[in-house]
Amino acid sequence: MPKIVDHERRREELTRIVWGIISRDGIEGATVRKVAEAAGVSVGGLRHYFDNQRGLLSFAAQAVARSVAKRITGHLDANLPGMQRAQLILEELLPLDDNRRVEVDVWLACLVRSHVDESLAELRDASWSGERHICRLAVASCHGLPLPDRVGQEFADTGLEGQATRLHLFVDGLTLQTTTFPQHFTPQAMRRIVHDELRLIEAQFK
Amino acid sequence: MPKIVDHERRREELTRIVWGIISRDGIEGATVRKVAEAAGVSVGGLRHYFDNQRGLLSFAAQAVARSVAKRITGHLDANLPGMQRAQLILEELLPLDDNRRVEVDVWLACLVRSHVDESLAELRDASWSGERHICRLAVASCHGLPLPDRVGQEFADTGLEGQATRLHLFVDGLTLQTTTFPQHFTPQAMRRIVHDELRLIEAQFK
DNA sequence: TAGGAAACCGTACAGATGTGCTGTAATGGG
DNA sequence: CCCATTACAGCACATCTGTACGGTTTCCTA
Repeated sequence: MPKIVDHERRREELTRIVWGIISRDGIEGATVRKVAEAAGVSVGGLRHYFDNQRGLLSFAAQAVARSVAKRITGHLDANLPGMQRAQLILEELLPLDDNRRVEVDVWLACLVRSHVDESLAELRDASWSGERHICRLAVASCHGLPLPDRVGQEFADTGLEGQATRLHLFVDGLTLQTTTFPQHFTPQAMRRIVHDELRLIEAQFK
Repeated sequence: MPKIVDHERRREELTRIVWGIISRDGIEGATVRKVAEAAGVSVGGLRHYFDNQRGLLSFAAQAVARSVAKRITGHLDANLPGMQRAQLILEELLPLDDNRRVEVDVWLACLVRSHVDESLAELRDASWSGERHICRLAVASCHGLPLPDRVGQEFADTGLEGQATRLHLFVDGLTLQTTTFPQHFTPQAMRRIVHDELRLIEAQFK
């Protein structure tokens, strides 16, 4: 048997490196050579973990989705007051610290690239459904309603569903602006904006 | 004297071609060779109008801002009811037809590239101020208030300024989602979403 | 009509990029 | 101890990229 390497674990490590490069140099800077150099391996060495560059980017994007989903399920398992849970859930989508900022950078870069790279299309659609689900969770939490338990499950009430749709649009705009203009938004300001929006949703309970 | 060519006009023509390529192939597809081929000129020919590729992209992005601004001042000059004017102003930022869709594609591509390309930073900030101004115009129109006449001029009333900030975030999210997931949004749906949002702003008049 | 300036062409060059292929070191079970 | 299997290195190759530069055509003006 050969040298023992945890394949999946190594892929995750390499993915972190890819994230850093995309965040700093954009997705066009994430060349196989730069990734290999940053990881301290050769270009050939990368091929043992990723078939090609598109596979590398695709995996990096999937890893963002997994990372966000993991944190959010953590908040769902915790027993929190509805408004606080909604707040924490939405905050996981925003660049509130360095970790989340990097993830948002990767998310946005891959989202835009998916406009012209079909290998990211499936992931893009999954990301949209996942975000919409998160927004429904937040809306339900706001109102103290039972949480939808599967992705894609709409509210029976069209008013609630409309609130989720609106929140989804708002959060995407907030994410885009806060990554693009970080100097305009302190973490406190981001949290305040989310909080105000949740209060608005709560007040519009029908 | 040489062959007569309207320099500025030719730059605008070439810019349209750049827009089309960015919209179809992404900003990474907008190479000098592709642009030259699409324009029916040689790579050397391009250099008479653009010093380098960054100048080309920068001009293309500026042209989007000019195009949007031109249409919006058109709506301001027309004498329209407040709500209708607000609606039309905001609609100019959305991919409601092929022309606007291309412009939005270019806007988003350049916005994301500005994260790593400092030659687009100034334009990015100007775009942000311009959008914020447009949102203030829309909010003022909603309430039948006098329009702010210069970019950067905040409302004295913090409630109104907050509405403009919120609208700005919302519109950015709507723009991002509608370009990324065009199949989810018919033009009517986009207009409806804007309309509902304006009604909400109108109702929150303080 | 001659000339000069602008518009444009085509090529060259250096560098970067994705990917394929071959070689090599290491490791742990038989 | 042996050696198959895995991890990785490193180079080759074709392609694409931005840019520089010299040459050529075109057409208005003096």
